[in-house]
Amino acid sequence: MKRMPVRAGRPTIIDVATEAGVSRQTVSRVVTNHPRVAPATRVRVEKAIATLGYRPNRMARALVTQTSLTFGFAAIDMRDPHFGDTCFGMQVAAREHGYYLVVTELDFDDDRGLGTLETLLTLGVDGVALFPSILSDSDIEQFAASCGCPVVMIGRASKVPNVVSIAMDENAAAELVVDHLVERGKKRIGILMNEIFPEVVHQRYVALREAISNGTAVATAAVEAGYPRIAQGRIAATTFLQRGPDLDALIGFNDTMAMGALLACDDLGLRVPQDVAIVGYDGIPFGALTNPPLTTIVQDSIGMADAAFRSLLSCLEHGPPPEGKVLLWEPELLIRGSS
Amino acid sequence: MKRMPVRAGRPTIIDVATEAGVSRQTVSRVVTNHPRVAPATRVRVEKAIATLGYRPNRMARALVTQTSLTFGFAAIDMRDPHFGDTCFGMQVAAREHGYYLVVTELDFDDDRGLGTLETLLTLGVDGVALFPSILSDSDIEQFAASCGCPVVMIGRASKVPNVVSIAMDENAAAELVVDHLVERGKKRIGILMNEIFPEVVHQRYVALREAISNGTAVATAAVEAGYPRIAQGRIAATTFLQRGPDLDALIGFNDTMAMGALLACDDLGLRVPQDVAIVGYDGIPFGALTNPPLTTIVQDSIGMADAAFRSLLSCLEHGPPPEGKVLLWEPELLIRGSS
DNA sequence: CTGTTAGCGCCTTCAC
DNA sequence: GTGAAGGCGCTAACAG
Repeated sequence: MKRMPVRAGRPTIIDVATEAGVSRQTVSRVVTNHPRVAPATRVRVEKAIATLGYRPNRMARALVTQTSLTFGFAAIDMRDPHFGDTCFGMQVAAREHGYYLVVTELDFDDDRGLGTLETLLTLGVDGVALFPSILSDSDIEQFAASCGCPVVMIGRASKVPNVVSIAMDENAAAELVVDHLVERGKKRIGILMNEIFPEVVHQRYVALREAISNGTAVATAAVEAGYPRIAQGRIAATTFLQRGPDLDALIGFNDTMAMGALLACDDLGLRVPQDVAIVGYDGIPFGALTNPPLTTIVQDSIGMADAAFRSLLSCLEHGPPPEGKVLLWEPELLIRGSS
Repeated sequence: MKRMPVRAGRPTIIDVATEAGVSRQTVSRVVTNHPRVAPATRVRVEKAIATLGYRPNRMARALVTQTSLTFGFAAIDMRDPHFGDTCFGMQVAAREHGYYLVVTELDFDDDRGLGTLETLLTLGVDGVALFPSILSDSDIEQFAASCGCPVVMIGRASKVPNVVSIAMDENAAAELVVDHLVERGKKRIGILMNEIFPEVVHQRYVALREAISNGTAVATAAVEAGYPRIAQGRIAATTFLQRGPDLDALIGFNDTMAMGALLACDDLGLRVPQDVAIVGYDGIPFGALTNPPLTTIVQDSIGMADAAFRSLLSCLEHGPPPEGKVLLWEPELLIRGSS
């Protein structure tokens, strides 16, 4: 007597083979669209598949093919629309190419997210795209060296061995922002960064200082918000404005922090943009609805996500770039009421 | 001569066993924290694991244990903060319990998302939590019957066999909204729904009509926005307001549609809340920043996510509720400037 | 306490 | 065109 299919689970390839009166192998051929299957057999098998509601088990398949057709995507906070939009873009690209995307959030407490990434690997992803945020370049380098699959980072331009880096041209962006503020007659510009994305903040911060010193304004720095979110931006901006010597402009690390600054100005009775102009980064859609609407550096999240996906595919085919590779994107300044 | 480890991949349990001079099984015991391992052996194995950077392959493990310690989470658009927040809540709950969350977006074009869900299953998840949105109750019922794992739906209160449903009390919410608007002196209330979430819209819509007819106001319905997002809400609200016979209040299906209505009023030169009061659903954080800030029905996304996770675990242990089960949550009205 | 055997569901290789 | 072996990496069940 054959083994009883006691399992409550789903039908396997063997169930289909039995139902169709063929061997497992033939079913496998049908499922993988192998050409050498007799049309009649194919039909029989397909009917059996439909009857039983069979779906091949990707894990079992991945075990033997060493390929899961799955990429991982990681960011520290998908609730930030910039990350969310990029995630969406990757999802769309993945679907188009028959890939599946496994999404996860980096856990700040878990070895700065490296633990989360390791877990992603145990899932058998063929590649990983991530916003480094809390991870340093050397974290990324180490991860890329040991993970055994391609790695793409989004949002920071760094030449890390074996890693493709996709990021906006921070210098161009800084120039756009600063030129605009100077043109608006602003003279004392505050830079509102955060402490937990050290290297991205650093790139952006350096670019802004540079642009400001090239202009006619004076820069004042604040790197004191925790997470780059609305609430933290509000707190940081408040202490900053209370302390600051008549700041007349505030640049937020991202739109959510800039929104926090908007609230801070409201709290303090400062008019935007007359008293204080505010500019953010990212170009999240909600920025159009604030009071006043937020001027921002728009990033092409979808385009960058698409590029990330393609880079992953390309690495799979031709191997990763040994000395690393940086793909730079042009920023765009969207001027709205807050400046 | 033994097989050459040509694989570029990661070390396997055999590599560790060789390195530590024990059998695979012993390594497996160490990795799974089996108690019956000699302390000295354990140390040797752990050292080998560290040296080789070994991480167990979850797919291989899941294949034999029939358990992946992974749940799937699906919603139609993670970029909507309500879905995003719930996703975040599940991620946190999962991590706390040693589970992993695989997140995916329902594809509208792909059999109304059922195809996406099937793909999720092939990944070997132990359970699925989802926002039904575009899926009907009978879609869900059919899916639950064939998926072989627990299913939890969030955001619609329906008694579907074998499914736990977690949702807000729509009648209570509708009463809160309508009582508030009537109290504000509003008499002609427009209901701005959408066409692609048929059953959730239906529940909410019916509850609102009922509440309005109990009050002293008159309801006017519009179910004409496509996706419930800002842009579509703006378009729908515009035609609605242009056509409508002096509407003095607008209830959006969710906050993003209500935000669209805010923009529509601005376009048409209508003052909010004097000419038209606007109320949304969900309580997304960005609602605090609009002009004016948005009155909204707050949903406890995190709490509901947590309940969803626990329900999944409970189904795994005690089986799913045969006739279905509905967990109802109390809504809360957050009054802000838009009403 | 540790090793051996068997097999999870599937695909690759090689027969026929 | 189809089937039979073998093994992907891992753990359950049984030795000892």
